[in-house]
Formats: sequence, structure tokens, C-alpha cells
Amino acid sequence: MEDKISLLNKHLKEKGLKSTRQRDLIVSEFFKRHQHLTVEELLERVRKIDQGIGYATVYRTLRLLTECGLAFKREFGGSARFEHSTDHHHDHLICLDCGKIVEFENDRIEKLQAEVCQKNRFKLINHKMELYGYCEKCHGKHHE
Amino acid sequence: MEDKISLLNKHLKEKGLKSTRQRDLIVSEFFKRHQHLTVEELLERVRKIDQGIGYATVYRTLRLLTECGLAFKREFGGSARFEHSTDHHHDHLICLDCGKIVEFENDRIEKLQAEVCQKNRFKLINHKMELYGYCEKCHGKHHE
DNA sequence: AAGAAATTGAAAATCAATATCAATTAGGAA
DNA sequence: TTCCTAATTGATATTGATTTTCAATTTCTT
Repeated sequence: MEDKISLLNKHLKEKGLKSTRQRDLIVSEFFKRHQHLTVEELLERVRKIDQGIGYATVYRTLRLLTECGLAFKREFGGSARFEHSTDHHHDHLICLDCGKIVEFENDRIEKLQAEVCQKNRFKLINHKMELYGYCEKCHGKHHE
Repeated sequence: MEDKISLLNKHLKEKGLKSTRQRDLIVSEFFKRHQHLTVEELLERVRKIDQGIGYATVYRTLRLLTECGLAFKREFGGSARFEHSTDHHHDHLICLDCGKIVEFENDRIEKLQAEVCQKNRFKLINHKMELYGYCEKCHGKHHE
């Protein structure tokens, strides 16, 4: 976490940007736990510590983190969600009931995707794959 | 195509809804070709025939078609796109340059997706998979 | 032909995200 | 440390896609 903040500060310095109280707070709250947060959710957490933080500042800070490769923007459903960037590519399982998000990797699927692209003479750049269903807990609920 | 319209009319009658000039026009334009149209694009086509058709009516008619299973809403990027519903599930390849959309089916990928869900104790309901890249034509352009 | 109920189009509302702008703040230079 | 300029902030306005509202119009059953 400290390393993330110092990496960001380095990035800021290089770009002639400034480190601010708000920025630091938002970033440290973002990196506290590995989750998939919406702007709204992060704002809520941040405001527990500093009432005055504005909407736009959270948007701007997350864009900053995304630009310097520390965060990744995912567009599931309604609002975008941001996750910590990882070195490995992964996709997501999403519970339709409680919203739980599970990350997974599957090389065999990736390979087949590449095959599909070749067959259709597409040069694959990236993909989006989301599996929607019910997690164990929620599936249980529906059977009571 | 005639069958689609009569299917829709049957649906309308069952629900106590009415068949109108606007509705008929929008539906028949929608089913003219198998494409992935935005509301905007469909509106444009429809207005070539009837100037006065409103924005909201196209939205409403597409929702109607979606509800009765004749159309399918896809949420790629900016605006939603609607396709004719088909009996087989499929996913999409999308060109990042020209926007070309190619449909594909791949049972092996579907099977692996089901496996991933099982492993994570999710009950799979549906999924979204989009492969983004450059189609043959556009890839060519980038190498000139 | 009449009347109730649905539909239409225009404009307003909504929702997420971005841009604007005056006031504030950060941080290098003096 | 103090100054100064450029960056940042928060509030608000704006955008773009979609939905809702509402009065006027149209459909369809009787």
C-alpha cells in the first residue's frame, strides 16, 4: 500500500501534478481492501473521514489512478467499478442477487477466444467476459 | 418477417395493447435486415418514411419487442444495440475501428464457462462475452 | 358513432459521468 | 519563510443515453 502511494506520488511529480490531502485520502481508502468499488461507494467511505470531499474529486482521482496503471475500470451494469490493477488478466463472476464479484482466470477460454478471432480474421485486442448467476449463499436463499 | 409482425400483434392483443401506424413502421424497419442497430440508427431509417416519428416511440417499441422476445438488447459501449432474437445463443466480435459486429458460437467456451461456475459454486444464469479487435479490413489499414 | 383506454410526440426528468469556474491550495523559487 | 503561479477543489452546469410525464390524438370494442 505504501508502495502504491509512493508510486502515485512519483507519477504526480513526473507530470507536474500535486499531491493533496483529498487525493491522499481517496487513494489510501481505495487501496485499503481489494474490492470492486463504485465511485459512490468510495466517496461514502472517504466522507466518513472527511465530510467535505466532493463527488468530482473522487472521479478525478480514480481517473488518475487508472491513467497511471494503478487501478482498472470495469464497466459492469449500471455504474463503473474500479479494482486494484493486478499483473494477471482475469474475468469476473457476478452474483445477480447480492452483487458479489469473484475473479477468475482461465487460460483455456483465452486460447479458444484467440482461435475464434483467428477464424474470423480479427486481430484480438481485448475482451470482456462476465458470468452472471447466483452465488452459493444466494442460490440457497432461493430454495428455502 | 410477416410472421414476426403477426406474432407481435398477437402479443399486443393478449396484453390489451394497440397496433399503431408508428409501431408497425418501426417494427417492419427493424426486421428488414439482421443487424445490430442503435435506437438512433433505427429512428433515422424510420424517419425517412415518416418524418414525425418521435424518439420516445422508438425506445418504447424496442422495449416492447424485447419484452415479447422478438428482440434482444446488447449493451456494447455507448448506446445499446438491438438485434433480432435468434434461437441459438451467440456472442460477438467487435471491430474497434469500423464497428463491424460478427456473431459467433463456441460450445467449448460455453462448457468451460459452466465449469468455472461450478468450481466457484455459482449457478450460472447468463453471460456476456465480447471480443474487441480489428477486422481484416481495418487491420490492413493500420499496416499501410 | 361513442367512449374508454392506450399511444404519441415534445419536453422535462433521471442517471452516470464530465466539464466549467471561481476560490483555495501546493510546492518550487526567491 | 514568503511569494507566486499553476494545479486542485467543490459546487454547479452540462452532456449523452434513456425514461417519464402529460396533454392531445388515435385505436378498437361495443
